[in-house]
Amino acid sequence: MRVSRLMLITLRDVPAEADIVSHQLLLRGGFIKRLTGGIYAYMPLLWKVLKKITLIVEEELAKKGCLQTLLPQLQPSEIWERSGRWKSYTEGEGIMFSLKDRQGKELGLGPTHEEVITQIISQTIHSYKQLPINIFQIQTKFRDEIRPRFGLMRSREFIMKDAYSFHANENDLQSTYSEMRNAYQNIFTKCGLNFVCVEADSGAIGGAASQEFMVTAESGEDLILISSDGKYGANQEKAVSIIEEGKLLELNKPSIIETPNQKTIEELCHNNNFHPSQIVKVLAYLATCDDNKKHPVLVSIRGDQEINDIKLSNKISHQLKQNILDIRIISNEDIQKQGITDIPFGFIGPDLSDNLLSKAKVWEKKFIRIADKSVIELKSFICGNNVKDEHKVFYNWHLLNTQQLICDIRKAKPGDKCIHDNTQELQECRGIEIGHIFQLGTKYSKSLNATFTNEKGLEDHFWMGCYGIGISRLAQAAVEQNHDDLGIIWPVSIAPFEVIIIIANKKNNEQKFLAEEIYQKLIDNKIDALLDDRDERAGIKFKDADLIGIPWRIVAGREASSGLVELHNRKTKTTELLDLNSVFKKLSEEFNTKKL
RNA sequence: CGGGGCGUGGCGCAGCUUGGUAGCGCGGGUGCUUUGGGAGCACUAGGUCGCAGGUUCGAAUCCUGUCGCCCCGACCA
Repeated sequence: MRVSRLMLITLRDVPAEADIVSHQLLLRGGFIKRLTGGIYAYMPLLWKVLKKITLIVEEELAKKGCLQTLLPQLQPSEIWERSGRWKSYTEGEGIMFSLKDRQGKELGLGPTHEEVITQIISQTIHSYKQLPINIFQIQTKFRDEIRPRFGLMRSREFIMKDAYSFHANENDLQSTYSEMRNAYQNIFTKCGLNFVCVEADSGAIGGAASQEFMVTAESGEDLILISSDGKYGANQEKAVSIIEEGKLLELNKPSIIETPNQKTIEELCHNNNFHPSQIVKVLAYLATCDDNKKHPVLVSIRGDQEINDIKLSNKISHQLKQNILDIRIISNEDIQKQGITDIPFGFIGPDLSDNLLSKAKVWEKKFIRIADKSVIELKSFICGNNVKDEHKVFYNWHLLNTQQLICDIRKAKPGDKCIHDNTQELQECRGIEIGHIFQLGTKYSKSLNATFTNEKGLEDHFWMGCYGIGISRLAQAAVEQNHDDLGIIWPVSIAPFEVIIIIANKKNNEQKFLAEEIYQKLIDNKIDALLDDRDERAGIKFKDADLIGIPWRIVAGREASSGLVELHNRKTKTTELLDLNSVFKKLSEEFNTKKL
């Protein structure tokens, strides 16, 4: 390709719409153009990048025996109603664009394809002998994001690779799951990215095991915790750790003390010489379910620890067998609206009476009581006395006499010891989620009643997995991770072009002929080369080449008359003055091609 | 949706407080000079000042409404 025909329009100024560097560089380099909020055109340069990523993905998935397909984007509401997701995906905070056709029939614009693929497979596959199936597609997905941002990072229309696997049993699912994890590692490595694979919360999609692939970058939206030896990594939403030792409270005669206006852990400790780890902190939450019921929840955790709302929400959801739409701390305003007046915030104990809820207008009238593991082990502790300005001291669980759901709802923090090895500490970093793999289990096959005949001749539900890669997001994540002051530094494997040849001065025929010769030879040998043949000053060409991030640059310039050109590496910024044979030799080594 | 900010040639911005009919830099075009890190000079084209009402002799500027965009939060590949 010649730059004169490339439609290369670069911007000198940073467009005001972008504030992270990858977004700015993609706009400045003419890779993307915004049509409206969260909707971008992929310009020719970026399309080449996306195709290269796509090819790597297709190649690696083919190695694992995956089939490629293309599924409809317009999906009938019926299948979403059957899986129970239509309402939650289209109403309120829903992310699915939906519409009605002229017959009044409701359709959704696919944000994901579990329903479609499950229906198709269940209509097609009837016997365990035809399993497993692992099928994927690469195409545009639509999500009505509440707040699109950061260019391609969170857009409303984006390119995604989504794969779905179907199995006769859980073991087979697990083995495909780990094959896919391996494929993902190969894909992201080939794309030249620094990434980590971390344990993840499976969120709205549901299911058992789930892992995310994160490109590490300061601007990442996710907080991840990684052990120093690299053996453990998790999204903070999911992370577990060994709790630091607390300061034991001696066993003593239980009593009640006056704690006037000491509502916070800090005030309580300061005034009475306690340590936060000796206190059982109790927080009141309100959980709103799919069926619109609102459950008050009392959560107990050690005073020096924090609650992980995701873990909490999952636990409540599991307990009630309901999706939790929202969970938040109960405010004074909330209880007033319910007509409840006597919850002594700041002095609540785990044994706060359900009677307080008797006047509630719409809330359920019984607390769900959840206690983190951190407080259950305490033999003697301090907690609120459920009366304003009073706390219990030297109490224990036996004395409180309450039933608690015991589980891990504690937020893991950087510096915590790791569960796999207590000499390792968790470290914090930020990441951009570019891939996510799930073991869905039988969630969708059951709700959509997708079955096959098993070895015993009985109807059985498929075991399913699903595996996503954000293709367009990956491209931008690569920029976020690979750039400098001058512009993008594409990893060679996904660069829009591998080599750019610059004619320093187009009016100089020696330079021009030499550059043309090199260009011809490179493209003849299947090296993706770009020739900057514009009638521009050399400086402009250098700036543009740096900005759009082509990994190798050849300049036919001053030394052209001696048959010498410069070979420059964008990443290392090293430049060598070489004759043509040496250039071809070096590049053929770099690109692993024998032909040159 | 809640909180904050912004809409003025393709891009970045000034003008608005104190109304008088739009300006700067970059970019585009033409010519000459220049030619290894976003050149210089000259000429030139290009704007419903987001949109709709209102106030006024007169509105980019004041008022009301509305639409859009960006940032912080809930959502996620």
